[in-house]
Amino acid sequence: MPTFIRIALPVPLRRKYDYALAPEQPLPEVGGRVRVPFGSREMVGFVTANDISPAIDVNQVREVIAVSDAQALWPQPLWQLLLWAASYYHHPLGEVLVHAAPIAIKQGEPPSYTLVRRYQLSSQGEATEVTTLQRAKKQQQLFAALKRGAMSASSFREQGHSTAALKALQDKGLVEVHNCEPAFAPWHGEAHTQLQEQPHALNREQAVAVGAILGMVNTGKANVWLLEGVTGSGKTEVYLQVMAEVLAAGKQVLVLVPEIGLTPQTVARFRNRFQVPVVVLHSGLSDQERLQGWLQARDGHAGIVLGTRSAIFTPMQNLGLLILDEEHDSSFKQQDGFRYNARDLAIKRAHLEGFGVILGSATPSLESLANARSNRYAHLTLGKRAGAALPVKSGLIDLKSQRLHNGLSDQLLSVMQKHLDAGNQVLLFLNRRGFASALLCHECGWISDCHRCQANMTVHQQTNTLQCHHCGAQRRIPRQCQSCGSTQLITRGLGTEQLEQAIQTRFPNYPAIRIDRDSTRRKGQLEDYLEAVARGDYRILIGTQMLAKGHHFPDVTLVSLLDVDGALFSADFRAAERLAQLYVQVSGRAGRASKKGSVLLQTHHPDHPLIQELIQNGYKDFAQSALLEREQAMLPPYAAMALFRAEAMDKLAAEALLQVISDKLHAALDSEMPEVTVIGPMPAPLARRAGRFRYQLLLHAAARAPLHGLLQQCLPELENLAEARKARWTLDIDPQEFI
DNA sequence: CGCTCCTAATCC
DNA sequence: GATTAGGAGCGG
Repeated sequence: MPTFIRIALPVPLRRKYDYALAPEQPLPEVGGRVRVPFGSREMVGFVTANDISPAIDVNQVREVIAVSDAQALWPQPLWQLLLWAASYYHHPLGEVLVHAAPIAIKQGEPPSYTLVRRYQLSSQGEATEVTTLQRAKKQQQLFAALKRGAMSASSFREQGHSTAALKALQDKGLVEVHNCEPAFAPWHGEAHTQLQEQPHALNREQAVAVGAILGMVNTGKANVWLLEGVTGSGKTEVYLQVMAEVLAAGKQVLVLVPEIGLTPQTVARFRNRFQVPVVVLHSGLSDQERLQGWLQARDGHAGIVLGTRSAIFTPMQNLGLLILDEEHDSSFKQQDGFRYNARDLAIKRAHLEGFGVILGSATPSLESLANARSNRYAHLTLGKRAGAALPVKSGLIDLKSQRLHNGLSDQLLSVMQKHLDAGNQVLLFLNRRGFASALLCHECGWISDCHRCQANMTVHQQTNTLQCHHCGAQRRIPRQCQSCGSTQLITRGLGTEQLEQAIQTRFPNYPAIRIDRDSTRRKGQLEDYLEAVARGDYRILIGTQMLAKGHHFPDVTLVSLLDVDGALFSADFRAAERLAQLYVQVSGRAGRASKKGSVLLQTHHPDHPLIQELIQNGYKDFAQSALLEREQAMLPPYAAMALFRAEAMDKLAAEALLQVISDKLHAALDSEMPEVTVIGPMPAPLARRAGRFRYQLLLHAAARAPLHGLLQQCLPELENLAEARKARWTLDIDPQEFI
């Protein structure tokens, strides 16, 4: 009787498949890979159980083609995390595992280091005296060096040896070349004491934070600290000083940053501060580079691993601390396929592996603040701007009583004039690229809508096109109305292109620059613009979301958010939270010690309670009010949610699919979990995208357990619905965006 | 009759 | 998701 194993395959099926091992094949560990026949093709699967008795008729079981790894790819606690993630996010395990592994793993090759050349003496060379090479100086030099020990190709180059000499020694049979695994120098102990950048002196708040964390960080417990620090308060210095201690104890540190936060400057900061190997994992790497970094992290050769969302799955031999910076950032949530949240997985991983986590942000998410309140996280605050930068002054402009000139109120224009005349820079923030959000006919009311989406096409004057920002469709701007033939076409909704034109007309003496996805398409263009802004080449900056993060503009003294009303009455209950975070971030871009910055919000609803709270009392108080509101409305973090989405070319098919899912859920509900509510199906906020109709079905519950219980019970059935052939459904646990 | 295109079924 | 088997539809 052969041995049988159970495997998960990277297919959208939650089922496991059983295979037989051939007699000569080794028994792979759980977490190893095997190559198997699957239908008519060949796939690499992951072993989830070995030595089982097959769940189907033994005659139907096929044989494993090859065992790729006899050993598990992941250390035990990380494997546990991956299993947990698959069940929590109700996502097929096989897909979770390929997502968590470097892509090179998918091919089924054993993960291995790129071999490096090593030169060493042959046995004949060992027996030969250095003096015998008296007449060839270069050869003698190299030979003497090799007598002291084998040499890598890189140190051969560094020491400036001659390749001709090497060739000669090889020909004489004295030296051999081998390809071997790279040798990694141990980095703990003394290795990180000589720093290029010295630790900075801490202010009292920073010292308190560092002290609090250091007291507990090396205990091997899953402590979580929420480090709330306003922009410029020196969060990074706190990270670095805690990291120093953890590294000194011989443990590794994993640092996760938002997608756009992983700049060369960030990496340089860590490299200058610590003499330990830093591995950087980001989307720009080749499969091989990614695999090499993954191996160095796994085997403990890397002291620091720095990466974005998916780096949460990096195996680390001896992880002592995880830092997740800008924890509120939405890029920690994967928005398609395996929709996990790296921040939440970080906490789970900490509990499985026993290490500390620092969640850092100037504007913590309401989820994390709620956890801090209930004492699941320790809350540390840095309220003072380091380097004595002044806090900004905030104000509201009530648009109701104002004339608008291309989205700019009289009041804003006159304030801008003052700041510009005083020699300072002004930043205008508008989250809508293009010239105008729509083109419409003044005579018949026709609107430039996308043929494939339920959305208007944006007018882009620069390229003379109408563009759909949802599906990428483009066409020329028509001269006549497509419906009635009128030439009376007008635009609606201000975009950054139009704003730039208006600004140049109104402030002809102050050069303006627009920074958005359209104006920075070329590689390096953003950096060029930012440098020009820093030099003072431009006085007025116009930008979208892109300008909100990361870059500091010390000579900007006035920042204005031109249109915040959309966020106040959005269908998305998180819109206000995101606006508040944006507001704080944008405020942080401005000012320096000698120049006080101002922030002005233009709104038609200056009395909106959340706006008032934010402007008058700041983010902390805003968050308190928002949390109270969420609690009363039974919304996250005081409730659990899951969202089914369905898409189909046929509108009825998408709706019908969700209706069946809804019925099945209700049927399971009646008796067992009355506290779960099923809402919908309803059209998604963008009801049609790229030709597909979109519907959604929301699950709401006071607690996670019944919601997950219900899903667990119903999902197997939902996998083979007849209705799912004409439409495709996906499930999003703890959805962040409802669009 | 044989070709393409679409849909349904299956994957240990 | 990917592959395949088989039926409908249609021109030669």
